[in-house]
Amino acid sequence: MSLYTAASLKAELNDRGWRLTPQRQTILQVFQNLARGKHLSAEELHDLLQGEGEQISLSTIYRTLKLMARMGLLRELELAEGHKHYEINQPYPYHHHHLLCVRCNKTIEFKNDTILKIGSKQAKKDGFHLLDCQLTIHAICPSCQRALLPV
Amino acid sequence: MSLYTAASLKAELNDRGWRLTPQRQTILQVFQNLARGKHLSAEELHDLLQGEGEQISLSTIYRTLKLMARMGLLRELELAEGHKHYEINQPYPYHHHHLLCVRCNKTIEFKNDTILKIGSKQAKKDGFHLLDCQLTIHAICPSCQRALLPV
DNA sequence: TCGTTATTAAATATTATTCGCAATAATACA
DNA sequence: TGTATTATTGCGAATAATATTTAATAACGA
Repeated sequence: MSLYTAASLKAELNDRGWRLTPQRQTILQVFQNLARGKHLSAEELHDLLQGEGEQISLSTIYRTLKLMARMGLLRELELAEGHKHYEINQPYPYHHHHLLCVRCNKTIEFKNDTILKIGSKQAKKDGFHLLDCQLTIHAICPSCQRALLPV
Repeated sequence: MSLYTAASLKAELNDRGWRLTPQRQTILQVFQNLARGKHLSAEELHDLLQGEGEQISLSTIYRTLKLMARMGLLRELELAEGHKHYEINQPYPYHHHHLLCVRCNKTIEFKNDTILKIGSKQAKKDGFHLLDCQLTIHAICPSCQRALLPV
């Protein structure tokens, strides 16, 4: 279940001249232990860590999230107005996508193996190194449809 | 090519108790006349309009972009850090997706009819009313791969 | 073990986007 | 066709997410 051990994370960082810090290790661990379908914003991660007695500054959290997204360890999701959410980037059998209500932000996760295949093929065709591949469906959920257009 | 006339835009707005204003008409027209593969941020749209002698306030631009995205007329794209881009939301034969380099933001547009089918099916299954369906591939382009990891 | 330098915390800066408000102008309706 | 209603605009100010600067610290390579 846990894809990255401290050692393999360290290896991947050091390869690029970067360092393994306790902060980075802790943050990745939080995401690895997160229940399926859960994702966190920077602020939420910060609060969660504080609740566990871990004191990691918000700047470090922002830097780490960005770094890990660019390494392909985390996925950056756009599930709400105004801020990003992150989740662990799992490969094939766990890989999934999101159906999102643009009014109430209700989010439904779904799987479809074809999409990842299409994405990999397209990236390869253009010589890109794939990091993440996400289908986001913007839509209006049943209850917001009934709620007579308050936007 | 041009999906919405002034009349059909007015009808769609009035249906919901909203109004057709010159500003809204102008903004939709800009997007309808935009070359394929082009998309604009709020700021870019503002500049473009000023260049044409149109004076529409930035607040109105933000409000209009959001409104039209929620109506399904525009697509909200996340193609660069820090701000959103918008493009006209075209149906089937023009519908496309994006392959994005997370380092230099190079963007490649590609088509794949399967994706829209998958998205429509999933939305229908959950009773959602589909607005937009976009596959975004986050990756590293060939030249950034060669550029030895400056992030 | 030591020097180098990436990383951190904290405070501060930045900037995209939103909001409050008074003035204006689209619609609905008489 | 004129009038009342109220959605929309423009402006300026406010907000909030994220980035940056700096000095201190601590990983890493040798």
